[in-house]
Amino acid sequence: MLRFSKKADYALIAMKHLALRGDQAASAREIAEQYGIPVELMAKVLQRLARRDLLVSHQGTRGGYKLSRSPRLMSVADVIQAIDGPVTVTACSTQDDQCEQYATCNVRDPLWRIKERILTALGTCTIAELASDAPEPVHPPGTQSATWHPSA
Amino acid sequence: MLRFSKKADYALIAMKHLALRGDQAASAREIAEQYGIPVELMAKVLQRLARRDLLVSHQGTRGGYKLSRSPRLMSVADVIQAIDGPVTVTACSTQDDQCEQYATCNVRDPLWRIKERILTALGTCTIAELASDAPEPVHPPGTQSATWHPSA
DNA sequence: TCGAATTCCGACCGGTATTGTCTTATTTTA
DNA sequence: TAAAATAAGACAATACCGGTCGGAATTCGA
Ligand code: SF4
Ligand code: SF4
Repeated sequence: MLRFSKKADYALIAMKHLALRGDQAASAREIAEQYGIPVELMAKVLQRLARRDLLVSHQGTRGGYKLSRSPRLMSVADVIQAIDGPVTVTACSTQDDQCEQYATCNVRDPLWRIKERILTALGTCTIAELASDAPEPVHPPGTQSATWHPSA
Repeated sequence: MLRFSKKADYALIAMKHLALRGDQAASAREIAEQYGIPVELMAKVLQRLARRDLLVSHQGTRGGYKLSRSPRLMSVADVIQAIDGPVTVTACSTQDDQCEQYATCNVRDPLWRIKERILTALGTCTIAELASDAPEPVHPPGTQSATWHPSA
């Protein structure tokens, strides 16, 4: 049905929150309570983002999470993939998950191309854009914004 | 994880098959066996497509399914939505499935915008394009191909 | 130095959606 | 009339996902 996972949703919420907060760290509990998200789950999501180097964490009292770099340099594609793994529109998009019809399938390539399109759509939307709820600033032709990796 | 459902996959395979076959009808069994898809399941998928007027069916011996219109006038978005219902990237995309964080969520609008982008990506890829495995013909700017409904 | 706050990690469970199977009825043609 | 096909719905198996729990390590402040 082509949905984001709830965790990805939470991740984006947190990322936006942290982007708006600037350099001040925020704890998992704080974010969770602010948006009505189960604390443990939010923590796990943040951990995942930290391990993928989208966030930096600081343990101990008064610890918390901060963005690892400017929100202009992170796309929602980065966040999604950090949480849910690589975007795979079809089962055959990844090597390890082989589908029964692989041999006879006639839509593999076109569908793979569609996946690419979706990925660029996700890749050209930065966290900064998310934070300042701006509908993408004119989008100069030929310019790829932020960290979108065509080889990913 | 942003995946198509298996049924949607099957539907696209069938649509392409029927597009290539032109005006000659094909039975569910025939398609199913050719691609190694469970017959009953394929049948159900085709029925769904028929009810959504993407296919026309003919009962009885030597019956089967044909495309209801030119493959140039059908997009993969049409097929996906016929099978899996409206594309909802987030739980809040539809009225009936209200999410817990709706009140406090800070990424509703940006995410809705992303959904739109994905939808156009899906809408601008026709079944004809799928059939002739062509990587979209230059894509003249400002032109929307086929049946893409911005209000859907 | 001690204790509280916090990140970190993995394992587990229950509900829900998806996939696939089965059965039966109906329609059409040979 | 018999065979082939659509049509429709019930049902089981299973995969996935959201959420929970428990425990360990780390840092800071009193
Ligand atoms: S091989 Fe074909 S049927 Fe299997 S996952 Fe890929 S696109 Fe879908
Ligand atoms: S309201 Fe926010 S958290 Fe809930 S589904 Fe929509 S985007 Fe996701």
